Amino acid sequence: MRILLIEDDTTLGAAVRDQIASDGQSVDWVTRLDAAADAMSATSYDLLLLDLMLPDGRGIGFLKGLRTRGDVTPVIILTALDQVSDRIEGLNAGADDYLVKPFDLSELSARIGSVARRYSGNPNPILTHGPLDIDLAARSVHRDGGHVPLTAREWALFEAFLARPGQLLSKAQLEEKLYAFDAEVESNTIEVHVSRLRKKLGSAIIETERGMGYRLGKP
Amino acid sequence: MRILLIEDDTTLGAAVRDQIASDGQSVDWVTRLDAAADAMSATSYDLLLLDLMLPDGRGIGFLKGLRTRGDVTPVIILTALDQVSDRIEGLNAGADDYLVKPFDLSELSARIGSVARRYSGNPNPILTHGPLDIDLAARSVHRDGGHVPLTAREWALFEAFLARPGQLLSKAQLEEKLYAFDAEVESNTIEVHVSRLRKKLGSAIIETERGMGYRLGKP
DNA sequence: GCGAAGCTGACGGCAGCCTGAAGGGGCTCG
DNA sequence: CGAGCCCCTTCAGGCTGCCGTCAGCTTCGC
Repeated sequence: MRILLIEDDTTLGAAVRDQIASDGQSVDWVTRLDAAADAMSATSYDLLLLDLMLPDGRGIGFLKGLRTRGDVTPVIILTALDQVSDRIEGLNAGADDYLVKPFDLSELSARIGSVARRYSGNPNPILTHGPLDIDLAARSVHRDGGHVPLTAREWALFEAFLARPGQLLSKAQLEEKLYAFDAEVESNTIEVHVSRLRKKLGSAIIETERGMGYRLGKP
Repeated sequence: MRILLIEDDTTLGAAVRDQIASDGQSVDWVTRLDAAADAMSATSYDLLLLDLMLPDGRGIGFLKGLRTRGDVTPVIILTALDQVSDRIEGLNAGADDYLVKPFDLSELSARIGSVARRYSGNPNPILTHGPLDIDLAARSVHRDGGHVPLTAREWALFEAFLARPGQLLSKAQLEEKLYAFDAEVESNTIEVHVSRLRKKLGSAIIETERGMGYRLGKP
């Protein structure tokens, strides 16, 4: 999950960033609204953490602008204790939740988890290669709409080819990739796995360079 | 919108009741948990305002009981306890929001409006997955109309799969989700919990990819 | 046409997975 | 404060199916 933190207090910002990172999420941190707008046009975020008092304007206006433009990205507001009216305004402007400073970092995690659960589900990037649709994060391959199950070795081999599309890979290189130094194979293992991959994914997927090695075929 | 106020402080209770009524909502007010249970069996409410310290028990247990039984009615907690741990416990028990006494009555109105909007936009955010109906906010699962109780670990595991449907998750990834880095498990805990989830939810719910991990099966 | 290199079906061993059972720790209730 | 209960972890035995190996066949280069 990608999170954008918009907070000008460097101490708090660093603490929040570290907490989120330790939860395994990806964080970008900006200190100004114009930087936030730039970041959002460059990247799609799953959640915004928005401070209301920033050097170049009030966060409320920023949030209202987002909602007016139809942006539905979840927003959690971070505000100081005495700004009761801001909190009300924030909720009415379209915030999903808010946290009152000073807040406990574990509570932040709980709120992020809650929002994330509510909005779970944005798809992973899909590679296409000829008739194949490949989702690297999900480790899944689809061919003509059907799911093609790959075993661990098969996936490792396929991944090696995908990492260097079109490049020639010798059997020795592939063995290193699959067996990480220590193990010695004394047989035609690579040939066998290439054969199994071709059967599952299509015979054109991997080309043989006789005496040299293999390479990923053109789509 | 029908609101049930559960609050034993008569001064505060009356103030809250009047505020809500002046917002045009319908309120019932009880001062004990057993009275709340009676009222809820007689009437269907759209929102509960729940004090945590009551003459006949702690509101947290009451809330947990509700969620365990599959009740998804939105709950806002009202309490004098401003301990962070209590607030986290409340949110984890299934509360939708939190107000720490003393609070501003206009803020109460804003929160009620927020919860109402959240639930009117999508009245009951229920995921369906094959024969399963899943309410993420209430942490409840129904199968063939019956409630399936999940333990904490089971839910955490299930949630990890739901967050990335169809994606392969390694045991290491799942352990990180369940144990947040600090604790180390030296055994087949994940396997055991997967086994229990399958027994409760159906064996097809989670697929094994030997040597790689698990993924949520197709509905 | 010949040798070398690659392909692929078959198969046994074993790593990896499943699951029932037991023990311990935390929580609730009397 | 003890009893009872539930949940989590650990362990062990059994099972599944992936992987490495081999053999026989095909393809390629010369």
